[in-house]
Amino acid sequence: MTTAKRADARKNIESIMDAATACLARDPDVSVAEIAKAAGVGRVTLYGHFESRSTLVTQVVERAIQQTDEALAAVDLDGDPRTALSNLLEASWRLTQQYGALIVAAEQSMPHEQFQAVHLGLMDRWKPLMERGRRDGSFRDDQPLQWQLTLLQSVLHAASGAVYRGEIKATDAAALIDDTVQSALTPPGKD
Amino acid sequence: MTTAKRADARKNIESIMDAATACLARDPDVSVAEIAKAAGVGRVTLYGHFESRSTLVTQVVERAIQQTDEALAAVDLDGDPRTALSNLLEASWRLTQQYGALIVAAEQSMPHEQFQAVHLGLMDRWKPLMERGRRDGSFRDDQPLQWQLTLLQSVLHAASGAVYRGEIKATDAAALIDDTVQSALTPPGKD
DNA sequence: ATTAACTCGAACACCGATGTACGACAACGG
DNA sequence: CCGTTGTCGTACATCGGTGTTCGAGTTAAT
Repeated sequence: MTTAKRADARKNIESIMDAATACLARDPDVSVAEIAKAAGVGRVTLYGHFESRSTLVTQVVERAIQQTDEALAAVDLDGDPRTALSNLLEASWRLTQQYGALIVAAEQSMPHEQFQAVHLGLMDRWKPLMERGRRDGSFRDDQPLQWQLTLLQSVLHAASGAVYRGEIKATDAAALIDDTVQSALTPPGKD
Repeated sequence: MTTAKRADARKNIESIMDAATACLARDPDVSVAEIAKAAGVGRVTLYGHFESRSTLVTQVVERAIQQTDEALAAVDLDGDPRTALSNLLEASWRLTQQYGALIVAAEQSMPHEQFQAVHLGLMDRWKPLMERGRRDGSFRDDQPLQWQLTLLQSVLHAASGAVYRGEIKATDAAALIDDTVQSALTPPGKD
């Protein structure tokens, strides 16, 4: 019964989602006014399509989650665990650059449970690979798995910040990340 | 000419600084009202001693910087670079736990230049050690030094978050940090 | 004991951001 | 071409945080 939306309305919704994604990736506390301006749209129009700031953020985050999940699902995780990890890191690096601080906005605007559920869901892309690598001796297993996963995220985040501050070039980052993580996960005395 | 402050006033100023440090370490956006309450003092009294929120933050940060600098200066950095790094990491970990997100508050409330100057000052505690270790083959030197410094900070921050979320025990963190960093800095093919 | 310094709560003005209401105008879709 | 849908600017109410003022009450210090 819901009459189909008009073409320009759909286009504006798209613009708003895109602008919001880009803005929130830079500053998770960006105002609705700035998002609207970035989208080339009036603030009132934005509120016509999204109930509140928080619902906008939620929708943006959900779309990002979905695209992230798809991108990670497309990564080949078979074969040598170290190679598989390289692939996963490269894909994750692209996503980290794209979405930046969006995860911070999510943490502030989404109900705590939901956020944690999503976060655990994304972690499950890494967990099996890491467990396999630990079993077959590719990765060190004398540290908690959870810590190693946290470390992965941390390195990606650090690289994002370093690129932003101009400390390293974006083109070098991928190799640097891979290098660093592989080194950190190498079993002691096995090189 | 400035008459000495009264005893209770000095005590209150102390309480406020301490409470502000603790509060800002947890939440860099904490309100002045909450800081005052945590200090067991009226909000007006706080404004009697500090011109504004931003000057309070600045003073708190400056004191933290000073204490941090002293603590790091007391660390023995001679001898084997890897041992020295362990010492420096342990001291830094204590400070990270103590001051937590205070650095975020600093970044938001202080003039950009001043913050960066302070940050570079603290970095200079690490830089000579790292350079020495890279020269004598203790640490890998096929990555930018700046990146390795960023990585150090990142690991400390990650550990802080992990402890906060209950992923790892605070007592285990120090060893885990040292283990991780040493592993990441080990030259490839030399173990 | 007297005074100057200090504390405190309540009330106020101010600011920026969120969210709403209205009315004129534009453009999509049949 | 006409009606529905959507857009836009302005204006307004609200909320939370900052910073100030006032006046009455306490407390340190000589």
